Amino acid sequence: MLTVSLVEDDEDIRQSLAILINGANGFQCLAQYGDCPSVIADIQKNTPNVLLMDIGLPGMSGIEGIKIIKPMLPTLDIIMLTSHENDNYVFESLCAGACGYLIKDTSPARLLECIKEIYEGGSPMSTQIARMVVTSFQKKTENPLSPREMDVLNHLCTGRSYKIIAKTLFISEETVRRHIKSIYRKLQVHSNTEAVAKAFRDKLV
Amino acid sequence: MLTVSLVEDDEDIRQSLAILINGANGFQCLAQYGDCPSVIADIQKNTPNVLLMDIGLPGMSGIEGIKIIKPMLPTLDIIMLTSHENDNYVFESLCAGACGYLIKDTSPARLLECIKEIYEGGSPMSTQIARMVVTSFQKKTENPLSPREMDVLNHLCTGRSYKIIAKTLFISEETVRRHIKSIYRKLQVHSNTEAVAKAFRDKLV
DNA sequence: ACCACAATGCCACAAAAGGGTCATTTTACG
DNA sequence: CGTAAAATGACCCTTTTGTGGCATTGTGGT
Repeated sequence: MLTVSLVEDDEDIRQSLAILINGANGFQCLAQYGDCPSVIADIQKNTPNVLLMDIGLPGMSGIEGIKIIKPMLPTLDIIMLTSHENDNYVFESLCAGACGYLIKDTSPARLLECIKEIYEGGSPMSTQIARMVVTSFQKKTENPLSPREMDVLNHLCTGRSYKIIAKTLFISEETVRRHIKSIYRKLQVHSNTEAVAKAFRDKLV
Repeated sequence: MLTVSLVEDDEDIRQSLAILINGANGFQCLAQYGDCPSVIADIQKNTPNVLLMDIGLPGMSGIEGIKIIKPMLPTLDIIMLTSHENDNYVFESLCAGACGYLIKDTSPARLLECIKEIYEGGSPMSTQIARMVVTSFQKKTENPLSPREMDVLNHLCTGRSYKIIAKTLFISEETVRRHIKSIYRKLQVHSNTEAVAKAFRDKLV
């Protein structure tokens, strides 16, 4: 029996979901909550296999909620439910610990399928959301840095000192400084850490 | 008409794919290649809507291939084809610029569906692969650093100097140094950049 | 009550990095 | 053929970091 708990402030939607889940073979709705504090207080006593969580909750948002719940139960599979597909919450939700992301008008049959999928180790999401996720993965194709500057930046991004970089690249430490000055100018930063941070955030490395 | 090009060294598989695509309504196989150099030389003259690329090519691998092709045609939609689902190539492929990732025994009908999906802005992949991708997104739940140390690390990761961090957190510069010493010990690093790099790679921030 | 740990602060010295200016050689492109 | 950009190297001086040791206060848990 696959157990599911719900967090959803709209009474009607919550009831419909519970009826759908309890009516399906092999599924059981373990608990229902109307807000984050309730689920946070109860979930360690009543832990379901899968948690369906609305994003737009009154008070603490669903995203804030999973930021608290996920560290409590790191292996819990959480599916976010949202009204709009193209929103900024996707990344926040996934970073915070959601494993799936569905829009609310997903068909009942598909919803049950997704719950089963996440339980079996998948990550159900629409193909459009998958594209957003994949795109955010990809390295920048345009890159102001020269190949040699990229060599230096890569070493910098593994925490190597100028001295070590110089030895590794068979150039003098002064040349390393030269390249780094050039990197700073192009990335518009003024320190080691800023450059590394920018490199990671802009997916240059 | 949705045009597709193929890169696949196995003659039989390539022919089957071409026949499948040309036989489907609205699809056309634009070109076929047996290795990466051929496609790299030709793709800017004959650019398809979607490129199907085998990973296990003789000579230059499919991943090396897209690392070259993607910068040439940043908007080209590339689907990787592989024999095994659970392999390390997934991340390398997606980072290098693939938008979809399919296993070779995908059914012909599903394959055509995926080509259509990627063309329409999706990212077709199995739900298991989606999970791998999502998991790699998520912040670490265990974290050796104290809350205050995380504050300092976060500032470090935006490239701020000790002086600025001290002002922002309303503590002395010496205390910032103290926290950073502690961070270095816990993360087992010995410099600014190493700490920032580790923070990003280990998803502490 | 005690212990571990978080958080705060100071001093001193060595090492590393940032910024400025200068110069030469090679390579790529029109 | 000339020019621009990339890659190389050097010197000087200031600021920032890294590391060591030392000390106080509060808090949570056993």
